[in-house]
Amino acid sequence: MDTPKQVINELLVEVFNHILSIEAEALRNRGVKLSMNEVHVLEAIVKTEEPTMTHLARRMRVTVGTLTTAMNRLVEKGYCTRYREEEDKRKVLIALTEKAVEALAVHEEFHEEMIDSVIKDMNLDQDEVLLQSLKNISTYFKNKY
Amino acid sequence: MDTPKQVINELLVEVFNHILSIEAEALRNRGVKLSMNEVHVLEAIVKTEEPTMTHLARRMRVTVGTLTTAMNRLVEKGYCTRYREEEDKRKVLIALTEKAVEALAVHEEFHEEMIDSVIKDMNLDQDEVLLQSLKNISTYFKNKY
DNA sequence: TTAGATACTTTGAATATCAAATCAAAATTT
DNA sequence: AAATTTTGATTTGATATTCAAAGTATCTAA
Repeated sequence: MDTPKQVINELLVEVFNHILSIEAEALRNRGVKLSMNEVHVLEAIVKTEEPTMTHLARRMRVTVGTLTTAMNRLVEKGYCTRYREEEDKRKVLIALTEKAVEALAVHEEFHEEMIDSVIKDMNLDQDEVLLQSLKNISTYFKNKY
Repeated sequence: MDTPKQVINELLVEVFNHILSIEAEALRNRGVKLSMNEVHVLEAIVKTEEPTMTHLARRMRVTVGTLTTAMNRLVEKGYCTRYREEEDKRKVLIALTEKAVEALAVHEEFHEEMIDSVIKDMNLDQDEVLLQSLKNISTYFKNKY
């Protein structure tokens, strides 16, 4: 007998704790030499309108100092470039290089495959109600925390 | 317009990437001086029948060496005890101390509160179909990866 | 123009992680 | 029974990740 609580707990703890290492392995297998952490930085850059250090750090919930060290490596390895904003020279803006865009594409590809297989195998695309519920859960978490 | 893929991706990427830092903060606020990583080790110990180093490491998807260092600290701080199995003296079995059980209870409490609020606010306990679907998704991921 | 605020980097320390080397015990082969 | 291999764990050396606190440069408001 599974209570609603148990089901959701299972999803949170068992499944999502492992998604990261699954993805990391998938990346390695596809020849991408980036940690999941580094991939997350790249993703945050893509998704942030004005990708300054402060904005990125807030989005990722790490300190700016932490992000600085991560960025040092990414610049070093040729995945990002840094430049000072002209109007306000305190700000540092980050951009992705072509190399980073390619790496993200590989990651995205795996992610899509993974999700596609869930959707297909479970016929989720035929279940409007479920999708709406998942969307609600997602929104709920984002607003609440 | 949200495709099934986008909805699930959102749930995976946006929500679950942040659950860990949300939980870590909740723990700090409640005076538990353990990292999420350490909490996960404690959880793995609870959930593993025969908690040897190898079994725990496999469950957590880290190397045994990594676990050894984590365990050194946990033993040091008084959360775990180690002992050799009598029948096969190569094996090291891990046990939780009372202190660890208490810390896990605090963590569990927050987790329950978080999930309860989702269930309650969204009336999930009245939605048999959704719950079955979530369960299926959970099972699907666990079997596939 | 100067004091405070803001944006970022640096530093120092603790954790986290892995691969490879090592060690001890158990299982297997010769 | 002795030698070898396998198994379970620890140690070592190296790199990553993280934070808080201190330091630097730039901007803003008094």
